[in-house]
Amino acid sequence: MSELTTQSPLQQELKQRKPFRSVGHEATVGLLRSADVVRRRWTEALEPHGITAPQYNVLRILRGAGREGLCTLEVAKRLIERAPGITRMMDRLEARSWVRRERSSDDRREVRCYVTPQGEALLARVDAVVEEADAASIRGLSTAEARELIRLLDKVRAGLR
Amino acid sequence: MSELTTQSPLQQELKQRKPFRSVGHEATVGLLRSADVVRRRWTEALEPHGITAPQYNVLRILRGAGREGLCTLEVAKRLIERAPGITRMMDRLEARSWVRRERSSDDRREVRCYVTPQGEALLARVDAVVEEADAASIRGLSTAEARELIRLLDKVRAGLR
DNA sequence: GAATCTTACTTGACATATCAACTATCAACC
DNA sequence: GGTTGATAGTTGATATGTCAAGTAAGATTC
Repeated sequence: MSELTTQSPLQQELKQRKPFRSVGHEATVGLLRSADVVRRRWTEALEPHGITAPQYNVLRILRGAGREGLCTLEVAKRLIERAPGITRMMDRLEARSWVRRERSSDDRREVRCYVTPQGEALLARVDAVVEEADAASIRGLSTAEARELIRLLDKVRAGLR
Repeated sequence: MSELTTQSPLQQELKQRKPFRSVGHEATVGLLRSADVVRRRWTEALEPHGITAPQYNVLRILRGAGREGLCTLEVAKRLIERAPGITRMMDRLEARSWVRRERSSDDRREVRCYVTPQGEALLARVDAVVEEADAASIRGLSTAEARELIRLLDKVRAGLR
């Protein structure tokens, strides 16, 4: 069987008869599908704890910010998210008592957000399952390959900025 | 500056003070962020044509299926999507006359879906802009690096099956 | 110091994804 | 040939993400 007629693994997954039209296209589709699979892992790991993956990300960002908290849009930026979504997500996190918000006194346009002790307790409970999900995500790769993947992904983002 | 104290590019993007807790975690976060950036490219490219990225994916899958069409759940599988979402997406695609559906006569549980000529005309118009977006997504990489990325992403998915 | 610009949200509308529960149909069994 | 189980799809509720448009407050300009 010549290499020219061998289907790529991704082509088989998609049951495509035709080869990918370009390397860029195959890389893009592979990236989107791999991210979906990894996201799903996270979702499954978090689901029993009653928190979604984006919510977990927000809490972790706020924990990282510590005592000073962060204003809403700063959280959105670190999530690659637009502003409208973050406001409503904070509403839900606040309703669940994982986050506390208050209008900043320095600049009254800003709303500063903080993790509550309950939020921190939740994070402490779920950190381990997320770490397991992360380990599972790269279990097909050697450590060297995982580092190479990280490097290539960095280059993709650098090229798009 | 010693290598031990250098922040990774991703750490800088996220303005994280602490290093990633594991290679798996950095790879996972990098994957999710890169996919977001790439998805955004696609969205921007398609937006002027009045079609969303998931809708474009459905149309391409149906075009690939040709004259025989595909039943609804088969499309969902190739999208990594759950069934409930696909029904409503098909509703919208049909409302826009890009897709035609009919109850299968072989198995009356199935609904077969086909691209319409209008759908094909739309695809013909947008294929080029998607190809540009794909090329942009990997412009930070050499061809060899892009192929390596494809290989590593395949291994990630293989490890999670 | 009033008008204008910019920033930081906030709200409304819609597309997409998820799960759970329901309907319709086919297939297998006795 | 009627029950039983599996499959295909739909519907409803909720979470998230998108854009567009609005509000409120700080910054700049004249």
